[in-house]
Amino acid sequence: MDNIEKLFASKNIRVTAMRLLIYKFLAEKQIAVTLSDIENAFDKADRTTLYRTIKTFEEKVIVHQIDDGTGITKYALCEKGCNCDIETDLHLHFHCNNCNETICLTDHKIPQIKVPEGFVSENVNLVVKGICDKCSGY
Amino acid sequence: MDNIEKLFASKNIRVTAMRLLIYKFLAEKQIAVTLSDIENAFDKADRTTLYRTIKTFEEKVIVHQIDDGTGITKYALCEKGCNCDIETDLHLHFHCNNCNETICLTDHKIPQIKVPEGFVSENVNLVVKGICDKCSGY
DNA sequence: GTATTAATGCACTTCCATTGCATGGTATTT
DNA sequence: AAATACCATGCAATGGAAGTGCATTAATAC
Ligand SMILES: [Mn+2]
Ligand SMILES: [Mn+2]
Ligand SMILES: [Zn+2]
Ligand SMILES: [Zn+2]
Repeated sequence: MDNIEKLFASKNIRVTAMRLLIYKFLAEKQIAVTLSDIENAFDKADRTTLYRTIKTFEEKVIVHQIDDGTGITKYALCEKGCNCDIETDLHLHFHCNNCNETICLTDHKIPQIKVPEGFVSENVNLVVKGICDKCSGY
Repeated sequence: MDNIEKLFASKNIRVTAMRLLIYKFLAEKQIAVTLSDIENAFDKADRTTLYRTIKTFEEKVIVHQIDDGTGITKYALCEKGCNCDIETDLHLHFHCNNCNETICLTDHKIPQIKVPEGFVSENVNLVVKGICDKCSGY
């Protein structure tokens, strides 16, 4: 996993054990995770470190934040070469009402949304809620 | 405002002074409000009462909850005869990055969103962020 | 190896949301 | 109208997530 170290270097952040672990954790999971998910996975680590690690990742566009309406912020790894900060790149998120998991639908981009005259759209958050493929028995 | 009393009766909730006041407050405002907005408007009233009043309103589909991504839950009156619980009736919300106000765009319904096979869409939350008409000087 | 700079750990804080329980008020029954 | 049942309110306390200050420790640069 030398790749991760290169990624960190390209973002000008130091390579630390904790950061590598958290990155791998996020990479393994195919779903968006909360801070307490990470806490539970690394219960020997300090909460603040986990918090600041994820905030650093966010700042450096290694992860993006997801507000799925549960009231708890979730995070997921950004796609390689994504532009999560640019509106046109935004994908939608799916929250399963059954298993409570939230996933990125990275190749489902958000359609152009019409707003009334005088309004300027800068950013769009779109969350679809329902039943995921695993839970629908597909 | 005898109408409000009839509305309450139709929802099987008692008519109380506080409920009437809060309802009127929401009706006057054209924007979504937080609980602390209501607290500030009625500083002699108890927070819990305000909280439970708005929760009752929500349960009875008198108001709907709005998650605009600020992390603080907002509320706005439902349209007369709305079906806020049904997907097809959902409108979008606009959050102004300048004045921080959030409004319902009640006649901007959310377009049909395609989800991958196996996924079942039950509900959609769509928040557009940008500059509102007042702030854009329209 | 030393200096510099950034990451970590611990304690503490703030803010919003939510609940338990006692009390007060409104509607319903007799 | 009095008694009863039911619901609304007020006060106090709690929980959970998010964020900050500061001392210590580890990673990079020289
Ligand atoms: Mn995503
Ligand atoms: Mn609305
Ligand atoms: Zn599911
Ligand atoms: Zn504005």
